Amino acid sequence: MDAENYCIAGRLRMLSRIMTSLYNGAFNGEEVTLPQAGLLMYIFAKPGIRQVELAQLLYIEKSGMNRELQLLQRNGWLTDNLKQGLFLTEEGRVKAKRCHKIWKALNLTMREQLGPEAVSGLDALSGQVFAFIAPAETQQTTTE
Amino acid sequence: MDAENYCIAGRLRMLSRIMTSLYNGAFNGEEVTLPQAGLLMYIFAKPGIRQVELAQLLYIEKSGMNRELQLLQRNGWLTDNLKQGLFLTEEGRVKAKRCHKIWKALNLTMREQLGPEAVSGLDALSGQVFAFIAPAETQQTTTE
DNA sequence: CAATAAAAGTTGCATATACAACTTTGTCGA
DNA sequence: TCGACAAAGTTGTATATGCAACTTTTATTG
Repeated sequence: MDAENYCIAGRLRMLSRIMTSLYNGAFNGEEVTLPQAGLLMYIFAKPGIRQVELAQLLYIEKSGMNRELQLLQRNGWLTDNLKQGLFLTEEGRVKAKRCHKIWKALNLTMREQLGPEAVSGLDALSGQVFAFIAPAETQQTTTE
Repeated sequence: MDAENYCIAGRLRMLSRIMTSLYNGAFNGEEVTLPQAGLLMYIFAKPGIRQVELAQLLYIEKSGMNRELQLLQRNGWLTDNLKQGLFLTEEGRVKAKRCHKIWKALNLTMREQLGPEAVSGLDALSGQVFAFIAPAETQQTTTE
């Protein structure tokens, strides 16, 4: 049947849209989006990290990463100089903590809702995709 | 370990970026992107389908769908009136067929590369996500 | 049929990305 | 130290989306 042959990329895009929408909803009160919250939490965990490293970790093109960071900066969450490593402002650290609280609860709930089979399915898929695009590199262990 | 608690939405976004990039590369020669090719193939299979139906099927907001369709129209692949159902031009049908050929081969290759475990993992995840967001509706069987 | 309400389609505005090209910074060897 | 090359960062331009608001169509119903 055709249902067995759905588009892998298309399906991932669809699931990405759906889940992004759910997570974004949870961050509404904080006036941040999921991608923004993710970056805040990441920089909180690794202050001083460089743009290029963050971009590689998340498989985002460096120019897109740069623009995301400029956005965080405009919101007052990142310090001035983006070239010398990324650092949160005090406001940014507060925001990151609040986001982490929301994220942690939601992500746990989501794992429970989806169930272990779906989650391990995502694990298996992730592993294979990472192995496919970077056969030699070490395993992916990012937070986002 | 923290690796066990990665963000579900973030991971899906990452995989979506990665796979989109791979598929887009395959469509380079046709001067279309994966999302565009997907719409062309879908309309090819269901001529006359309405914007709103396509949007619901793919979980894309209707305004975004409208703009994607206008883009296809500008490229000469869709007929004039988007309000009376969507129809490909002759050029559009040719393009859709060429895209389908490319897509079919790539998608099959990708399924083989990722392996049955990863693919059934994606199936399991998809099923749970669809069940979560639309508990009562029938099963998802889209092509994208 | 006319008035409205509901559904579909569009547009304004904003974010999230990608690719290419350009600029700045950093490194290394002569 | 200087110049060349590499790496990182930035900007131009375009697509893919989302939300809200507005317009046009379509349906309902008195």
